[in-house]
Amino acid sequence: MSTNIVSTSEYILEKIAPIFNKQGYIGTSLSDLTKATGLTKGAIYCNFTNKEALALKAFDRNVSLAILPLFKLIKNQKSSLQKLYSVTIYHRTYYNLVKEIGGCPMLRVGMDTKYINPLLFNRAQKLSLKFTNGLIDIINEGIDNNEIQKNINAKENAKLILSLIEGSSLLAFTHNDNSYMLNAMDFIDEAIIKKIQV
Amino acid sequence: MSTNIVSTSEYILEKIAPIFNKQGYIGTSLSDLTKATGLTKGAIYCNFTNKEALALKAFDRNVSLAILPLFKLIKNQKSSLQKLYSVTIYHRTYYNLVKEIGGCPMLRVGMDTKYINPLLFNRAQKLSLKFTNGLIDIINEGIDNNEIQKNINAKENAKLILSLIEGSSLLAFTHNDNSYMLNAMDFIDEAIIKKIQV
DNA sequence: AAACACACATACCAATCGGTATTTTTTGTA
DNA sequence: TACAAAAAATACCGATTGGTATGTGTGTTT
Repeated sequence: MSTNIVSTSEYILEKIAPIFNKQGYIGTSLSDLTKATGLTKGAIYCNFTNKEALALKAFDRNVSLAILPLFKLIKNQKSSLQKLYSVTIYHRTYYNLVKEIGGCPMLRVGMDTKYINPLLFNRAQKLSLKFTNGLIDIINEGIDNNEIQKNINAKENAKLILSLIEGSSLLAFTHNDNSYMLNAMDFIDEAIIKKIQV
Repeated sequence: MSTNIVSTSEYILEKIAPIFNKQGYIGTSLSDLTKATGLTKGAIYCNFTNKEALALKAFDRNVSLAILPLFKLIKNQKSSLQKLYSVTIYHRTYYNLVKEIGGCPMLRVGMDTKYINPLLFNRAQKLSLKFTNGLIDIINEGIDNNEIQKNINAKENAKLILSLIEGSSLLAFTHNDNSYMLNAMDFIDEAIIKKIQV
């Protein structure tokens, strides 16, 4: 009925990725997973080595849904300013995009695993860094292309944009209210992107 | 040697509050707590009814350390602008303040408990709302006192300030780098407080 | 059609979970 | 110093945890 199941592994991930994202690593038990998939532990451990491997793949899947489309969208933009604006455009629909999986996976794993699972936490760290560095590159390119003012600090502005995205995402899901994100995206447009352009 | 122990309950909370804040509700086990306190389960359950009650009190304690001092600091300020600036001043030392407990308790519980513990999540929600409403009141007072421009939307700006605080706090603890917060506080000063004043 | 390999189910494992009942120790008081 | 009451330690409970070893059925190969 729904998506054509390529493999059992894919089917399992499809069912359990949202659970890991909602309940966290320790908060998700094997019995949660067997219940959600309708499969037994035997089937799950036949396709994945252990719970950690499962959680890592689930994280990848959630990131593929929530964040990778943005990276692709950015690549399709020509100018640096268009790339920056595509970030805020993307995040105006972000709340609805990740609502089904319970919120932003980077935020979830970054908070959830720091003192609990180094491997997962490292993934979140790397993703966060990739995001920041991507923004830094865009701004620096903009400076080179004479789209953005020469005195602008790329790193500072990149950090601010990501802080606003993650902070408003947290509050949106704390209060089930997308306006936090819409609000923040308008502000990024007005107080950051517009201010740093030439 | 350290603080004079008022009661066993206080002693227990002192030891376990940071653990709950680092590892989350489900991620913290009774054995973690007996290990940290040097007490047995009998002693702990003699002072608290169950794990949930313990986690609630631990949250209160963490909030008392991390956030209540700000509310008091704000009350001591006379003008609305001084109150707003005291928010950014406070958060420039926030990273070091909450480092020992592993980060912002509002952020932790807001992320950790939504799909796991309604009582704890409700506490985080209420605190977040109290924070936002406090900021809204300050801005509206500022408008009435002719310190802040009349056309300013208090709610929008309050949400932005909180988003920047929480988002930069997340990133600071994701990368063990306080500059995210310092950066964000400078930005709140320049791009929000300075812009909305008359 | 016999043999095999694979996918999944069943059954089981020690360890740990949160919680409780009971016993022991400590403390305050007469 | 005797005694009662509170506090903490011990010992135990059923349930669940992540994980594994063993069955079992099914489709493929020769």
